[in-house]
Amino acid sequence: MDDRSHTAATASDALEVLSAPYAPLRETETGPRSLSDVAYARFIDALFDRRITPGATLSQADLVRILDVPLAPLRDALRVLQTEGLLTIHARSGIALAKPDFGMIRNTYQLRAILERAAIRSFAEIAEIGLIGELTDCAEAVIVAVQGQEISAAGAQAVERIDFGFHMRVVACLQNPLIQTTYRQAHSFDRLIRLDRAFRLSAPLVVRTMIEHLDILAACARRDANVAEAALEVHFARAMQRAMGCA
Amino acid sequence: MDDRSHTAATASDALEVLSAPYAPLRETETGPRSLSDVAYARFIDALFDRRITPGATLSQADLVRILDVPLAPLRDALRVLQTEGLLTIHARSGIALAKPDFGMIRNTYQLRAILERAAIRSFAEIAEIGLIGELTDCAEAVIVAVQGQEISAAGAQAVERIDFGFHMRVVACLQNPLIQTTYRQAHSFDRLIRLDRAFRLSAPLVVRTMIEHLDILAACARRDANVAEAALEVHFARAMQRAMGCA
DNA sequence: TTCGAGACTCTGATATATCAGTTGTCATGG
DNA sequence: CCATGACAACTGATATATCAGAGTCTCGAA
Repeated sequence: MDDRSHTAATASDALEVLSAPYAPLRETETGPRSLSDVAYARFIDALFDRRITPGATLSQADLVRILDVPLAPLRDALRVLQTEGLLTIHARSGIALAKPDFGMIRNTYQLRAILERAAIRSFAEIAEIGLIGELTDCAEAVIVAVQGQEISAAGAQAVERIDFGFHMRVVACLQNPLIQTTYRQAHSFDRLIRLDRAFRLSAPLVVRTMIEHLDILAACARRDANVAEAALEVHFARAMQRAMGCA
Repeated sequence: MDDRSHTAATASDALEVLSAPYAPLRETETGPRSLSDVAYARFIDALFDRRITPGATLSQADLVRILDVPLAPLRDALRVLQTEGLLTIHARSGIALAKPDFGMIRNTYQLRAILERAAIRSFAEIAEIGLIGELTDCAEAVIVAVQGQEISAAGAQAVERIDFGFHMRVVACLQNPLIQTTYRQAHSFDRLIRLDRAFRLSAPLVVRTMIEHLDILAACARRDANVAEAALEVHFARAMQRAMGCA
């Protein structure tokens, strides 16, 4: 037992280390400077920590208490979150949080697929071989790390980060801030979806995902945009099925 | 002279009438209910009425005076406009409005092209023949209406609305609110670009644009997605060139 | 079932605090 | 004596907190 828990810890650590390089991708800014940004970040965190549940309606006062931010910055953040589609402000009757449904899943994956299908062609053609190799090594290392292990919460987060990092790198290759912002937005929808549907990671699932990544990367390494695009389409179709809980 | 101004007026009227059916597409809501929405709308209007100039930096107080809205709702609106990329809020040093440059043009048209290329395939395959016919008739009517005329300001607006209506209908066919919102956002960038680059409509230009629309629609009527996509790509390439002022 | 009162909630306004940018002055070096 | 640099106070703008107002939902009673 000791042995097993030890290896599990090692695997988790390995995942942490692997995902470390992706950390900078997440923080586009040096850090939140206004309370509005803090409120926004706290809201997202609270959402993904399940401290506020999707689909619920709650008041601004509730959020002030939960997030521990003043009212005005919270209002600013709520307005932004509304334009992003994560909630709806019903005047004088509360904040309605978005509840992921099948329509939302479809919309999110459709948008992601459209953007990334365009990006993968560029990526396959112009991405530096070094970057492709790096991502490949990382995916392979993940497979080794999770092989036959239970995935801890921290490990799941690390896998999340690696998965997102891969996709974001692909999209980043278009060098288009508009698209990156949109993609990031779609990604937070995606996180919300997986969260709500009690989506749990398992080692075989992670392995399957990483193998799909490797398929895509292999095509990119061969500079074969068509195959890369096809592999990406397969990846998205399967990811959507997984998100829908038909994995 | 009388005769000419008379026909010009007629042409303008014709454009107004033609664009009328597209009006409902613009207002997604029944109307602004909160002052924040008013502030947002006023800002956009002021931008496109050139009452505030792109690239300038101004203070919240200035905007309160110009837009004639209270401070708090304005702040809400500014926060949204910042996430949309139309401005940057510099803490305690003013609001920097986005200035369209070549990078922005490229980014906007790239995003629009990616989204619409995906949409046109659906459109070609599933759009109702009646709708395609309607759009075709409209484009043809525009050509007749502007033929050899000077384009008035009202006429230009009408053409704008028709052009946007066509593209929006195509995108709407995906029935994906996320994509529609993103597209709408990109469109307001597009408007900003055309505005800044002193982009003026001329009759031959409108005619060329409408002919490109007709090419696309013809392919859609034949249910030929590949040709439609190709025609759309040509349209976007030319539209970008036009926006860059190389028309 | 319907109507009314009350409480609760969001919205908009105002005052205060904090912070970035600027300008002026003083000291030091040439 | 003049020029240049740094430092400090000031100005103006934004951020935050608090408060009043208006609308809506709910609960209870007729």
